Formats: sequence, structure tokens, C-alpha cells
Amino acid sequence: MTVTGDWIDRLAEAKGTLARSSTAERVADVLRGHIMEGAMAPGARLSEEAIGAALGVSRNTLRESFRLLGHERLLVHEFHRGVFVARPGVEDVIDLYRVRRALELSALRGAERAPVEAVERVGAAVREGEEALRRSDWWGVGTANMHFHQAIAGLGGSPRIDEIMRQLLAELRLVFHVMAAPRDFHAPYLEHNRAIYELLRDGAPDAAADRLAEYLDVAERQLVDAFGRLDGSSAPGGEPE
Amino acid sequence: MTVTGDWIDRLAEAKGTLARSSTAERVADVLRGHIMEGAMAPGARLSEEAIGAALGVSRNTLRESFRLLGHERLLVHEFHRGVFVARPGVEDVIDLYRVRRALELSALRGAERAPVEAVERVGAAVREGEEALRRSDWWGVGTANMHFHQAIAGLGGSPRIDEIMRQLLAELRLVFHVMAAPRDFHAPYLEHNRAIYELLRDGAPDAAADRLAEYLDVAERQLVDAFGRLDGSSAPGGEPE
DNA sequence: TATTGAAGGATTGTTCAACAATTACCTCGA
DNA sequence: TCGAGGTAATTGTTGAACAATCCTTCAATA
Repeated sequence: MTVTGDWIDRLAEAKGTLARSSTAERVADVLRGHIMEGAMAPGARLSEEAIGAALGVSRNTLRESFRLLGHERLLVHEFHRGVFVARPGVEDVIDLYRVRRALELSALRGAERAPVEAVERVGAAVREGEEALRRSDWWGVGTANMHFHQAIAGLGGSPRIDEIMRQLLAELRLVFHVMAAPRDFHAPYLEHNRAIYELLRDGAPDAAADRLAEYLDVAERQLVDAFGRLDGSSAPGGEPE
Repeated sequence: MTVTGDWIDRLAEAKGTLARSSTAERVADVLRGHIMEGAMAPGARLSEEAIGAALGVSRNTLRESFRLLGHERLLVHEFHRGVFVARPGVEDVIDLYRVRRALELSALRGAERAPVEAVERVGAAVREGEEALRRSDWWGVGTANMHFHQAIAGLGGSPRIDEIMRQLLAELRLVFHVMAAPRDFHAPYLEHNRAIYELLRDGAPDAAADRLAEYLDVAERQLVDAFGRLDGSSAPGGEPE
């Protein structure tokens, strides 16, 4: 007899994690990790030959990885010059916050229709951050903060917005590396996160959005100021001339 | 004496178009054009050997082009199976409109601070569409409509939003190809465009945003209905099983 | 009849080696 | 100090080769 249970759908969901295999993508994963953890400084040049030899992949495959990361704006590719770790500047910070405002606020404002699981992902991120703070795990606090905003943007349930947001936050983590003292930058925002989550959970998404709007303004200004302080010494953004 | 006119900035702007030379990117441009004009039907497979021979580029270079277009969601890359022209489904239409709502409405709502040139780009797109309609140039009407929404999203002056929007609209044009009769789909929206532009120009951006919100709802429903009608015959979206 | 299993061919994934095009560096000379 | 020129190093692109995987076909079996 033909077995056609509905559990077959659950199998189909796992397909994505199964089919994920490609040397170029795995290499991109490795590089992405190194870049975001700061192992490669912003502005550093990535030699095809050196990295290809180090990772044991051919130049062609490595180039595919570079293209992937270039599209995520973690690497910039200059023709005939090579690929470099992106070095975001003040105008990038401003632009990143423009996009964040558009995506996060509109997701929050339309959150009456958000499913409970999506709201709970926000709560989980809040708790994740508080626990990391208790452990004085600053990197973990930053990661949790990213998860928080990812969850906010994910309230609308849009795969495309999720992906855009992932890229934005990865790029933003680069910004933190350019900054002087990113150590405890995130910590003060934890209580804001909790307040926003509770407003959201208690059915006041508009109030939550207003609160988040302030939040974003303050954070942006803080980053812009930090950039302004070190501007002139190394001209972090834009094309050098 | 050193000549330092301000025209040097205008030269710098042209740098982007000048430095743009890479076989992979040029190939991607060609393919993008063919896909968006419907020369290659959604779902069609792109053979590396055939296309490589036709365009006179090597497989490695062609693969780079495929990756570029894959990131724009015009092609989907299935491991060990090849690349296919994307075949958007209903859920893609819904998601595309989610992102459009977030980006276009928030750009419009914050348009008090938009520079005059940006607003005028919206007006130019409106007139472009009206002229195309007069010539019964349906493809031109569609293009002008894309320019209109691109200009709306561009009111905030964000390069990242501009790029996201470009991709979204390219993907949406693919959707129109999947539809049955895309011929005069855009025409009825021209007067909406004009109304929105005039509200915006006359300093009522919030009213313009409300109008655009309706607009998007109607257009989305129309597309979803069109998909529902042809659903079952060829199952345009998702993974085939 | 319908399903399974095993060749066989075709296509993609990846590597390697080579050469062309361009940039970076270094030296030389004024 | 500045510019010109030449050399070395790096990237851009190609072509061929082989491994891995998928699709098709066809026969075998229940």
C-alpha cells in the first residue's frame, strides 16, 4: 500500500538543512565567521593565493566565496585590485539605521497579527541577552542584541526581510569593530529591549514601536559620534582619493 | 596652477560606470535583460555549456554570473542540478508586497525632509508612464511604473534601500511573466501614481502614503487572484515534488 | 501493472595550469 | 621631491581534466 502520511511534510522541511553542501558556501561560512569575530581587520586585503592555500581550495572556488560575501557587503571587491574586508564609514552607519528603521518599525507597527511564536522569539532574545550580561559575556550580549532585532524584524514573517536583516546586522557587527570601544556598547540597551518586548507582548505594538524609534535614534547618534571622534586619523569609509 | 573645479565631483560620479568592467558582470547584464524581457521562461534551465558557448565565455566565468543573478533571486541554483530561471509563486508575491509596503510607505511617511530632486524623480516617472500609455507602449508603461516605485522608495536617499528595491522590482517583473495577461496590468495604476505624486508634492506625504497603501493592497490581491486562477495547472511556486 | 535496481550518459562541482591584463613597487634620473 | 620607466606580483579569464551527482533507460521481480 502507498504510505502517504502528513509527516512527509515534516520531512520536507528538513530538506533545506540536508542539501546544504558546497565548498564555496562552506568556505564563505568560515570567512564570514572570521570577519565578524574581528580576526580580519576591516580594510585588510584577502589574497586569493594565500587564503586558497590555507583553506585548501582552488582559486576559482575561493572566488565564488568572495562573491557571496561581497553581496553581503562584508567584502568589497575592487576590480584588478583584490577583495578587502569592508570598512564601513559614517555614511554606512546612517544608511544602515535608515533601513533598520524602515524594517523594524513597520514590522512592529503591524505586529497585532504576529503569531505568538514570533513574539516569543523576541522574548527569548531578551532573556538570552540578560543571561549573557550576568556572565559578563560581552560578545554574547552583542549576539543576543542582534537576535533581538532579528526577531523584531521577523514579526511580519517575511523571508526576504529576514535575510535583509541578517545581512544588515552582520554589517553592523563590522561597524562595531571599527569603533573604538565596542566592549560594553550593547549592555545599556538590554532594559530597552525588555521594555519593548513587554509592550509588544501586552498588545501595545505602537507604543513599542515608539520606544524602539527613540532607541534607534540614540544608538545611531552614539555610533556616529564614535566615528566622528576617530575621523581624520584613518578615514574609515568611502573611496580613498 | 592646480585646476580644482567642482565638475570634478561630476567626473567622480561617472567613475562607477567606467570602472564597471568584468566579463562576469557583463554576462550577468545580458542574462538579466533576457530574463526580464521574458526571453527565457520562468523555470527554464540554463545549461552552463550551451550558454557559455553562445556567449563565448568559459564555464568558470559563467558560473560567477549565475551567482550574481542568484543573489538577485532571478535565478535559483540547485546543487548538482543546475540553475533555473526563478519561478515565483503566490507566497513570493505576498512577500514581495510585504517588503514593498515596509520600504515604500516608510519612505513616503518620512518624505517631508526629502530633497526636491527626489520628489521630482517621482514626477518624472509619472509623466514617463503617461507618455508610454499614449504610445500604447505597454512594456514602457510597466517600466515607468517600476521607476515610479523606485523613486518613491528612493525618497529617503538610502543606497541600500535603492538596491533592495531594484531587486524587488526585477523579481516582480518576473511575476508578471508568470501571470496570464500582463499586457494592460499596469495601465489602471497610472492615475493613482499621479494622485500620489501630487499629494506628495503639495506637502501631504501621509495622505500620499495612505493612498499608496490602498494601491498596494489592491495590486497584491489582483496578482494573488491571477495566481490562484492558474494554480493547479502548473504549480508555479515552491519546490516541485 | 507497478515498483525496484542497475548500467549508461549527461551535467555539474572542483581543481589545476597557463596566459593576459592590470596594479603595486622599486629604481633611476633630474 | 618629483616623475618616468621597468620589473615583479596579483588578479582576470580561459581551457581541459576528473570526480560526484543526477537523469534516463531498461530489464527484472513481485
